Amino acid sequence: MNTDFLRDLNPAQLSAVKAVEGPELVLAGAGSGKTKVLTYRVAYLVSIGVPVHNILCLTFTNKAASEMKTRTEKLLGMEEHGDGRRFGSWIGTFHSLFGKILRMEADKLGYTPNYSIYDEEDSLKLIKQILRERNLSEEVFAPAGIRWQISRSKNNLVLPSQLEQSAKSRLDQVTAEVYAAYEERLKKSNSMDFDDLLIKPIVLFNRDRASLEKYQNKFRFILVDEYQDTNRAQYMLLKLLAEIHRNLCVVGDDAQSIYSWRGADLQNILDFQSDYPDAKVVRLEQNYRSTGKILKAANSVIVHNQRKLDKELWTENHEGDRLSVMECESDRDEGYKIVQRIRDESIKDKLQLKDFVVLFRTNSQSRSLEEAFNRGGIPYIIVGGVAFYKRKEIKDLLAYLKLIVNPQDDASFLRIVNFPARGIGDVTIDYVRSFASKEQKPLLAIVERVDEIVEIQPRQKNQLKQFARLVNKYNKLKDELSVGELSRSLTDELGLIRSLKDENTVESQNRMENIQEFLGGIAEFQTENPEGTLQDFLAEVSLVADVDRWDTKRNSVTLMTIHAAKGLEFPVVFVSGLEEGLFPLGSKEQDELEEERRLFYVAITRAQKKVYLSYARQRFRFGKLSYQAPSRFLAEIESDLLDQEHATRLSQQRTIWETTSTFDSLRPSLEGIGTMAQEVPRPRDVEKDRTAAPHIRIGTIVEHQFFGEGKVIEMSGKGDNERVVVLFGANQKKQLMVRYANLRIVR
DNA sequence: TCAGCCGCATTTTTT
DNA sequence: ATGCGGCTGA
Repeated sequence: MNTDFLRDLNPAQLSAVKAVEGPELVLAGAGSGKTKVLTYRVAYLVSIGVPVHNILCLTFTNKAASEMKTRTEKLLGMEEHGDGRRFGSWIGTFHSLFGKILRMEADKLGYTPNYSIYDEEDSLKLIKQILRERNLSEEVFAPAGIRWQISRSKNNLVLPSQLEQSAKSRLDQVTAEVYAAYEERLKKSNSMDFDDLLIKPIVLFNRDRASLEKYQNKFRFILVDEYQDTNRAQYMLLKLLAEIHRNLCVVGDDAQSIYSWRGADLQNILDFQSDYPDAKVVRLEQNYRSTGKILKAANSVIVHNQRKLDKELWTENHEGDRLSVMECESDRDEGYKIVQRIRDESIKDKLQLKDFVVLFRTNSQSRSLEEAFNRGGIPYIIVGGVAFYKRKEIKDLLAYLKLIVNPQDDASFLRIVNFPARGIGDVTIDYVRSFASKEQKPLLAIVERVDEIVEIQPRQKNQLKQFARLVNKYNKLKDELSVGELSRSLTDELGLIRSLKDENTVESQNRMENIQEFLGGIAEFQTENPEGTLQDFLAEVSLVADVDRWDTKRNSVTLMTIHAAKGLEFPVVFVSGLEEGLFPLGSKEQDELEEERRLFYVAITRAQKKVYLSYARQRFRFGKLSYQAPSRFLAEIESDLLDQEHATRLSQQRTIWETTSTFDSLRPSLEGIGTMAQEVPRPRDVEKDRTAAPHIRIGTIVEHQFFGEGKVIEMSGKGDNERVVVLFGANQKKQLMVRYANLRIVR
């Protein structure tokens, strides 16, 4: 087969691609063509005759996986088949590919292929339940903390019994106990959590030699993206699978390791050479993405870290502009300045809005930024935040589908047994639950025998039976109907759309649209996977991240966390909130600080042409105003690479702010009080202010930036939660949060 | 026994 | 925005 495509590679890239046999470590700096090496390597393997199904290529996000698939196919001159499975490659995320293997080998672990995947919310609820059953207080034994501990234990391959042995405190003991119960319950529900998708294959491979050998022989060539982010379990999996053929090629950048909080172990990449002494090491140090100054800035930051491998990026690109530092009065001012700057730049440099990204350390920072974009009338997309698949209405519908596929799924059962409302409350459910745990049966199975529970009222019994009938009906139908038909018929039968329509509020409208979008998504899945079953669909949606849904085609500014931005690039990057305590966030422990620094490195290296770094002198955090010094990271950048924007414009801008906002002027008075705005006696000058909320009452005519004039017809909530329903025009009703909506009182 | 309403707290990063 | 606890009325 033709290997002409290799001519696109530089010498280092080429040697990385062609070293096909044996272990290989590719240290690929930011923007050095990491994905290119991986895709060319897969294409090269195929072109020299390696069957596609013998190649395993692992990534962390679906987005990365699908990009790799597309690019590989292009290199090989393959048409997209449109059947979703493409050319049968094993390119995918760790979680989805091992989830697939688990489905094929489920019986060997006492599972069935239709197992459910519990997300964090499901796990947390289960843990709370276990605590409640044991009369353990949630105040003393924080469920979230226990969940975190369990997850960490799993990732480190620590069993409940081992955790118990090493327990030092009562909390440790309880954690070990809950961990054991949690595992038991998951198994009984034929369910796995995210961690299990990596742990269970290890269990399988250790227990069943034949399975291990089967996959060792199948995956003769293994490629791993973002190796610096692998955890202990992933490391073990790779070690096991590569044992025979040893054709393990890992690509990564220790400087971009930003997931240690999730169990990723930087030591994996640092130790690769000692794990595989015969490993070929290739360094990709030429950067094709950024300007010289951006790269120098990034380098000057990362040298402050101790734990790192030797490597320095260089580029032939233009030197470019200096990085600009923007000092801002407040978080609000920061948003304003960023919006102004985007407006200026997009006109001046003929850039499109989608060329800009605003990055931040924590999701909570997005609120003040969003506000600024709304005021400035600049379209934006937020990646992250409340993810689509985490929305209540979507999760409810998904729970039905999950229970239909896996009748043992207790978490889904509990979620929907009384949704839509069937008059089944906590008391009834508790009876069902205790009977189920006595009988060691799934909840849905118990419902069929509800007559045996004397305490439950006839009305409730009836409702429960009807619920079970409904689920069972669709369980039988699932093989006859397509995924799309089934979901549509189910939503109809549940009357979801109808009842939301009747509710006729802005919220219900949104929910309805979300459900429609979800159904549309199912239809899309169906087109791409004509043979796809409901089980396949669930496997897919359970493992999507929000970044995966990020649509590059829309012409809007992107707002996202730095974590979400890894692997992406943008012409202009704003890094916001560069303040001590926020970025770097949290404690001063050396390892954690180094991770924050790597995060900053990732942020800067997303940029192709221009970087803006902003910080606010004061910022609202945890309901309080706080003052923070500029981030130490700013000082770590070589000063001649920086362009300190002067505060001259600042004073002018401040006056603009004060005429349009009460919020900022209220803030100083809040300091030290530690209360929310509404509890502070209102200063007299605010009385006159046009955004002052207390003046609004039913019947007030207000003006909104986008919707124009409208009449307040409903009010609810108090203080920060105060909401109004405003009727704009003839029939456009909007529910708005007074705090955010910035309504101007007309009369 | 349940539904609905209110007020309150919550926000580090996510497959 | 969401979930939870507390309260009330049916």
